[in-house]
Amino acid sequence: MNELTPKLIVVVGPTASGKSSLAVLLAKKFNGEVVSADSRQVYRGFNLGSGKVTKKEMDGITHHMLDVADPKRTFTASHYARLGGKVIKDIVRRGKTPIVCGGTGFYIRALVDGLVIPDAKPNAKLRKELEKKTNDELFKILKEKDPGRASTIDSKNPRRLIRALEIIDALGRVPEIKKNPLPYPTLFIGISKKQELLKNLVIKRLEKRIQLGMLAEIKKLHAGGLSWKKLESFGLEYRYTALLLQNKINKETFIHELTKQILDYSKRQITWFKPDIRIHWVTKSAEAEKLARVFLK
RNA sequence: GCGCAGGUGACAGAGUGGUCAAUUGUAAUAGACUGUAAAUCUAUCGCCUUCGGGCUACGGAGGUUCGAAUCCUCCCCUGCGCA
Repeated sequence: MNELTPKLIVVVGPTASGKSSLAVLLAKKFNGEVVSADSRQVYRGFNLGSGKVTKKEMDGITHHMLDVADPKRTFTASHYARLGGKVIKDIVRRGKTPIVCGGTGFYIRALVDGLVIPDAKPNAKLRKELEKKTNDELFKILKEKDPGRASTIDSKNPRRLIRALEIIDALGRVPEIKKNPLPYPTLFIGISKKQELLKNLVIKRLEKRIQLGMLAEIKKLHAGGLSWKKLESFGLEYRYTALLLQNKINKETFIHELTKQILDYSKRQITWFKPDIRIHWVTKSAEAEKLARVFLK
């Protein structure tokens, strides 16, 4: 459809807002393929728990970046960007429109904006060592080794401090932020939902997934070798289901807490996307379709 | 009706004469984000403010004191025990 000038569409929005079905709709209308941008749906076996689209919902549209990783291994934004970049090139080469769709803002930034993530691999040994230190100690070391990074970092976030020191350990200092964005005109569409409505959607969707066997799915993951601790670290559905299956919480707490946490997560997603002025916020799929039509012309 | 225990900010729950608009947790609201990002972390959270401070507050009313959420008196309410 657009062989001469490849273009890219990005669909974002909070969880349960209907991103997946919008992406499928746009893909059908405009000869596209969907590239998921979700930090949990990349894992094999993470289906109901991650809200992954089903084969049926895909409705014949090719989806990428699902089931590309083993949950037993660490998968990161860096891996995502590398794989996703290749996928998009390939879609474009075949004359189709890539539609990036997902709720993980950091992954989208890494992929679409080409955030250059410092080439320093996670160093488990160093991390373990540094985890013993207090924030103040970590910050002090960072200040000595790289005052530049120290001036911009969140001095109270141990995870960030440790990563910065890890980068310094490998590269000498933390490089300035660089971006190599994908070289295509890009349309950003955001799905906007009123908070009350989103809450209802989240509740209904959770109910449905439990009915469809979400608990059994996660039980199976554990039986397949994923520790409870590891499952808990994936957050939300995985964390709370793991707690439930271990009898650490009861069913009532499970539903109540999980619903609340999912809604909190959706707020964080909105916080992430809100400042991005490139995003066109829509409330109906027809608006999105119209935007896409004009954009692709 | 008598005895005992207690009434604190949205809730739970500290505080027992000054450093208390009041520890802490939860909830709420906003925000950050350089290889864990569904993660991790931050701020605000009585009212007003020219950000110096001002005002109203710990069931109610009085009182003691330079000073009270904290002590005293009476009243109201709640829980437990005995009638």
